[in-house]
Amino acid sequence: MLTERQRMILNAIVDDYISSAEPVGSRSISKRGDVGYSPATIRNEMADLEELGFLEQPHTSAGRIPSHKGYRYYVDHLVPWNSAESAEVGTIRAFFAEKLNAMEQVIQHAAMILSNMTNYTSILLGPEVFHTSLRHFQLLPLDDKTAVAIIVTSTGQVENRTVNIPPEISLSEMEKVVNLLNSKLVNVPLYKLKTRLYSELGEEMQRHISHYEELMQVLDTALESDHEQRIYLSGATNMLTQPEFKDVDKVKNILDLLEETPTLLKMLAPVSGGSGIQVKIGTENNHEAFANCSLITATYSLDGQALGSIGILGPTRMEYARVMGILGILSRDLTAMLAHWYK
Amino acid sequence: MLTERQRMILNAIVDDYISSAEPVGSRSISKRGDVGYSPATIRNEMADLEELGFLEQPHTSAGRIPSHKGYRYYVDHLVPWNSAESAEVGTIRAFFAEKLNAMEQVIQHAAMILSNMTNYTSILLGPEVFHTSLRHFQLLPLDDKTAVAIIVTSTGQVENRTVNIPPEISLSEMEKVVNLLNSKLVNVPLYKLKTRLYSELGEEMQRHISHYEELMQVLDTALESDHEQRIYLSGATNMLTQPEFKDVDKVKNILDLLEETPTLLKMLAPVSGGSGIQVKIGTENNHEAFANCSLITATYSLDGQALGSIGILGPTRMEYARVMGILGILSRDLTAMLAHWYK
DNA sequence: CGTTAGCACTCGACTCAGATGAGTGCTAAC
DNA sequence: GTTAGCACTCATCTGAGTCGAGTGCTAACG
Repeated sequence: MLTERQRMILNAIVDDYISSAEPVGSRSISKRGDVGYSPATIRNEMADLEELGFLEQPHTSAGRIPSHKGYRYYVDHLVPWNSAESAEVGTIRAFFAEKLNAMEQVIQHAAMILSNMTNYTSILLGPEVFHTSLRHFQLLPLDDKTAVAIIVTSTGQVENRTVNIPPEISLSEMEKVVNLLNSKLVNVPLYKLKTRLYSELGEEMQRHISHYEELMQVLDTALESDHEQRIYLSGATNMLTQPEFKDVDKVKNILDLLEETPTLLKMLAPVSGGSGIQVKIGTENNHEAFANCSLITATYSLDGQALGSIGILGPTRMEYARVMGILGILSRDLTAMLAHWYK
Repeated sequence: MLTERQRMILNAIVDDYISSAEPVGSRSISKRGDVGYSPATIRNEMADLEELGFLEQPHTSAGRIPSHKGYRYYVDHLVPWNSAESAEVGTIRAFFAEKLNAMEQVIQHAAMILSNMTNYTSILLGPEVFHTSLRHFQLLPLDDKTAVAIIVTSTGQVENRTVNIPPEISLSEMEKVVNLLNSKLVNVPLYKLKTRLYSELGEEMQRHISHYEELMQVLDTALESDHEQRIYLSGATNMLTQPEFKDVDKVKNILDLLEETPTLLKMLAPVSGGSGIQVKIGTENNHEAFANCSLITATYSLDGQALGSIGILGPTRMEYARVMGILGILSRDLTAMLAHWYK
């Protein structure tokens, strides 16, 4: 356990380092108004903190910088809560005041606002359609071979995909099936669609419909979960403005990773147990490229079900307090908006 | 006009510089097997070429590098045609052999292949729905206030947007109008939809339908051209591997511009008069950030109508021949595929 | 006993001079 | 017209020297 003074010093060092990006020395800490000790005393404490693993020294004659463990302690115990500036709250409120009526627009816009406001990179995970349910299904023939399957979800999102129609299936038959589907499967969660298709409609369809096999295959691909979650990135180049990434090679790996959607999906996957805001520091991200980055994420939800997440990626030397504050507000407001929208 | 020998030397310098990224000296040109002159002779010619504006010298004691004018001449007169490697042709053919059945997938995939193959950044402009026509229109009510308008185009693309329905319009009325729309406006080009809506249906609707004004407004927003062209980027980080962009500040401007969709849209806007492959060198791009970049574009089309374009962005020191070859093949094949698809 | 002043020491960052060498322009000879 | 030779330029590299921020340790102080 750290003493009160050690906590105070650690806090001061992290704060200083976050704003200056330079190793901080005992003297500069001592000179702060709120610290009543001489450099020598600070030095002793710093040596102890280093031994405990909270600080590191780039080289002997430099100041100290926080280690991952130091950041972790800072985030867990020292972050000043409730620190979103009123100006920022205003921007977010203004954002929600605009009436945007497509989910995708909202998310995209939010990503931009976040990256502009924080000067870090924002990574948003679009709403997971997985847990939404079917509102309407439709099959529009394009020509004699293909058709467009359209799925409208309960949240108003529209998914579509092209399917091939075997020649032996007639149009009228197709229509019958679609009607049946709409009458029986509306309000069924998307992820249960396929099983319900077989369990509830299988028998009835087999009776009324010829070419059962071929038809089922068509529906199978039509209902295939194309419902991937989408990643919305904004401000990726903000990474380049960080002094720790002035070396092109380092930043290359990071930006490359940002183009790899599957990896990002995994990283942002909403943790249902999470109490709200999650912070992954450096190696906690389990990815070499992000070893010097921190990822702060929050989720937004509908009916208590986490739908997607919003994240900010920055250097480990990140303004944790500010970003956590902003993310907290945005995720809460986003959730509120969704609740109101689909009341 | 350049002499044959000057053209040969210019060609050699551009080739050398493209592959080495270092200023090329008279000695190294002279040593090439196919050049039968001593360094001194080459030097004289180089001095002439510099005076003519085709070459520049970073400083007195360095070799020469091609100027923008030099690249322009190279592209216009010296590029060895037909230079796509068979291996590359193979990759492209393999790509078209896979059956992808959604336009978006094709474009996205093509972008990735292009950037991987060239190690530059690929920028693809999705098909312009502007010139396609209406295949089907539908309005699906979500709740008592809103509905989703779905437009399926002749190329099988599905556009959707949420609209607000005024309370005074009844469901049955809405349905009538949608049916009318489908019977009268199918096969009308999207960009004519709105005018045709008024000219052909206005009268009839005014007769049959109450709340004409409100209804027209709904249809107006529903048919609003949300049909923006989409930009598909891939390999943006390849820029970072180019030695001329090892400085973070320079590359920052470029990457920032790549996030600005409207500017990219303008740059890639298909030039209908273009004979095929367009090359914009350096300042020809009319954008400061791209002053040291070249953008090579080609278009793909349907029924002779340019639908979208594919572009490769790299440093001015770019493998013009190879990239032009690849783009040529890809655009041709893409056009052929579209023709076959919507025959 | 905790705190502080003093001091020797470390080590990266900066500066400056000299050496290196790739490449040029010019002149004169072939 | 072409080429050999040579003086000249100038970016880059190298190593020595200096600077200064910061440390650890020891001894003195309240």
